[in-house]
Amino acid sequence: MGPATILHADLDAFYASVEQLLDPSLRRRPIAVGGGVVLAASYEARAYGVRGGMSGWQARQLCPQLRFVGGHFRDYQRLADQVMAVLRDFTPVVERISVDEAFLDVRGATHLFGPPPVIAEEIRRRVRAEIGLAVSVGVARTKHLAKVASQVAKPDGLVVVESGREREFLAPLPVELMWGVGPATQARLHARGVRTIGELADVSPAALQHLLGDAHGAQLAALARDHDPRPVAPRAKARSVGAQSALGRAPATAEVLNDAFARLADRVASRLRAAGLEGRTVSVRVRFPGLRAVTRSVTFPDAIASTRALTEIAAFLAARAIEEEAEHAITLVAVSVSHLRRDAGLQLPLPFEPRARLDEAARWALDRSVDAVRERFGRGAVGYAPVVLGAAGSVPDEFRALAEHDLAQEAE
DNA sequence: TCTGGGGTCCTAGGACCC
DNA sequence: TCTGGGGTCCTAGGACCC
Repeated sequence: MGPATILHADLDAFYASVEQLLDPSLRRRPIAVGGGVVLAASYEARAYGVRGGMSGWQARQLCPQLRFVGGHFRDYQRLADQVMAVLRDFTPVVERISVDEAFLDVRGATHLFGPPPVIAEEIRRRVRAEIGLAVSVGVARTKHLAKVASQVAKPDGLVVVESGREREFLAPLPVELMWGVGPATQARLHARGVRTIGELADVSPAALQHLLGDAHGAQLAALARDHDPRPVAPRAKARSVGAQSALGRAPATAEVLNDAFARLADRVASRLRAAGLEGRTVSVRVRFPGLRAVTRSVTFPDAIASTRALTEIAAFLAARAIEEEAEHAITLVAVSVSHLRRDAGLQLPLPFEPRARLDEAARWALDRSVDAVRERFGRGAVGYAPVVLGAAGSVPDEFRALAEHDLAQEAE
C-alpha cells in the first residue's frame, strides 16, 4: 500500500466567493450568482438551504434577503487560472477536472517541499494570501479518497486520510459522497437499506451489479472497498464537442430551429476548427415542456467541421424528431459532434442530401477566414446573418467558456 | 410556477458480417 | 428450409460529474 500523496484541491463556493472578493460589501452576506437559476451560492446563503441548480424564485422563498449578483465570468476564469498556477509550483502532475478543482500527485515533490500534508497547508496559505480565496484540500492515497476528503474538509479546511485507515474513514460517510452516486443511485441504495459507504462495502459486488448494472455496480463495489487504481494524469483527449441553449418555451418552427442551431453550430464548429478537429457523428437533443427530451443522431463516413453543414444537419434532425414526436413547443436544443479525429486537411463532399450537396471544402475555407477575423477583432466582428441577428442568447459567451473542456490534446 | 451549459460513460436492441 | 456463436457499429436513452 503506497503513501498518501494525492491531493484534491477544490475552491469553496467558487463563483460566489469571487463576487465577495471583488465587492467587499457582499462579504458575510447571503448571495447567489445567477438569476433564473442559482449558479452558485455563498455559504451564508447555503445556511438557508440555497443550493446551486435551484430556480431563483425557490431560492428567494428560502432566503428573502438573498442578493443576486451578475457573474464576472472573465474574473472567474482569471482567478482560477492563478490558483492552478500555484498548484503547478509544487508539481507538474496536475489534473484539472473543472475550472475550480484539480488533482495533484506530490510524490516527487516531498523532498523539496515536505510531506503531503505540509504541501497541502502551504497551498491553502498561498491561495489565501496571493489570490484571496479559500481552497479546501483532501490528501489521500487515491483520487477517490482525496476527493471525498476535500468534500469533508469544506469549508476552508484540510483533511488527511492516512494510509491504512481508508476504510475506517469511509465507513460512516453517506453513500452520496461517493463519486458516481447521484440521485438515482442514491434512491436505489436507500431502498435496499444502504445509507453509508460501510454498508455499501458489505454488499457483494454481484448484488450491486444486479442492482445498478455491470459497470456501475462493479465500480461502486471497488470504490467502497477503496480499490481505485486511477493515476493523476492530464485529461484524455476530448470525445465530443457540443453546445446547448435553453429557449424558454418556443414554438417548434423552422425559423426557431434554424436560428438556434445556426448559433450553436457556429460555436461548436469554431471550437472544432480551432483545435484542428472534425467529427463524423452529429447528435441533436430536443427538450419539450415537461422536461421530456429526445435524442437523434447520424453518423457519416466522412467527418465535418463546417458551420453550415453542421447547422443544416442539426436543424434537419431536430425537425424530423419534432415531427415524429408530434410536439409543437420546445424548451431546449442541443447539438454535439463526436467520433472526433484530427482534421484531414482534405475535406470531401458530404453525401448527406444529394440534392443540396454543397462543397464541404469551400464551407470549411470560408469558416476559417471568419475564424481568423474574429481572432483579431473579436467574436462580434463577423458572423453569418442568423448568428449576428439572433444574438439574443441569454447566457454570455464568457460563461459558456468556463464550462468548456480543453480540446488542445491530440485526437487519434 | 418548473434547472444553465459543457462534458463522460454505460446499456440495450438491431443491423450486419464472418 | 434456418442452427449457433461472436464481434463491431450505430442509435436512443439515461445517469452522473462540475
